[in-house]
Amino acid sequence: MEKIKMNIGQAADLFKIMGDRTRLSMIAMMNRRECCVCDFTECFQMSQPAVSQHLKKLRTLGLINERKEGYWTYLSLNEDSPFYEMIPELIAVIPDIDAHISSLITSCSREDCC
Amino acid sequence: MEKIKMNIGQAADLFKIMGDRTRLSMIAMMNRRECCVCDFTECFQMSQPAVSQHLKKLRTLGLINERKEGYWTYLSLNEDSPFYEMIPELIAVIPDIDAHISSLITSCSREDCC
DNA sequence: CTGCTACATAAATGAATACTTATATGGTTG
DNA sequence: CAACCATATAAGTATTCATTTATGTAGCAG
Repeated sequence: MEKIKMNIGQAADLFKIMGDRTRLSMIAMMNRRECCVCDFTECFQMSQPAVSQHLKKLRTLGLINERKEGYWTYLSLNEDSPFYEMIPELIAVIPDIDAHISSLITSCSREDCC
Repeated sequence: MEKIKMNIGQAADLFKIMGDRTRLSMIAMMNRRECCVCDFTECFQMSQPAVSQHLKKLRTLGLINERKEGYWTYLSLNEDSPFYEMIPELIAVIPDIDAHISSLITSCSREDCC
């Protein structure tokens, strides 16, 4: 974990990234387990390029790691990010978040991926 | 405190509102004490209409209360908002937030207002 | 090699955002 | 009443954003 001193502007950047329903759900899902891009397109019923653009923003902030395996790219929260420790705490503040994410995951789980 | 069930979209709306340096600072300041508009224009070195537009967004989400007294309008966090309980918890996650807000307040405190 | 799969990138578009300048409003002071 | 103060609103502008369609790329299967 990098020892970067955070200022309010950087904190606001994190909130801004999390201020979108799709990205907030992505982050909450990755906070549980590794995901691949097709998980997101499935769960959010969203086009693959749209998901990819959101991932690009997460990457730009340094929030995620990628691990390639076979066809798939597995995404997870980057432990070296200065935001890494904040994320689970922010997620935990959201009421009923576990139930929401669970239903998101189970409602679209696919046997052939992840 | 209203008993509204929160979904991820509403949570994202809150993060989005907090995803701006100015508004995040406003919220963190009001989390400590009542503020008036002129406090914000002073602290952020920002035009009065710009501050007013940000306040409008906070009002639209129902985050703030207003109390008029003489020339000034005093603003505070609205205890009846479904987000009210989340705010101090979200603020608390930001590293060194207390020091940042303290220096913001002391650096521009004015004798003639608030 | 050929075709397929998972994903990224590019370009275009419409909507939202943050700010500015100018003007309005409503309470206060004299 | 008139002048003034704190604040809101309006209108304009430049930037950012979320999404789409189209295309590119790298790895795998046959």
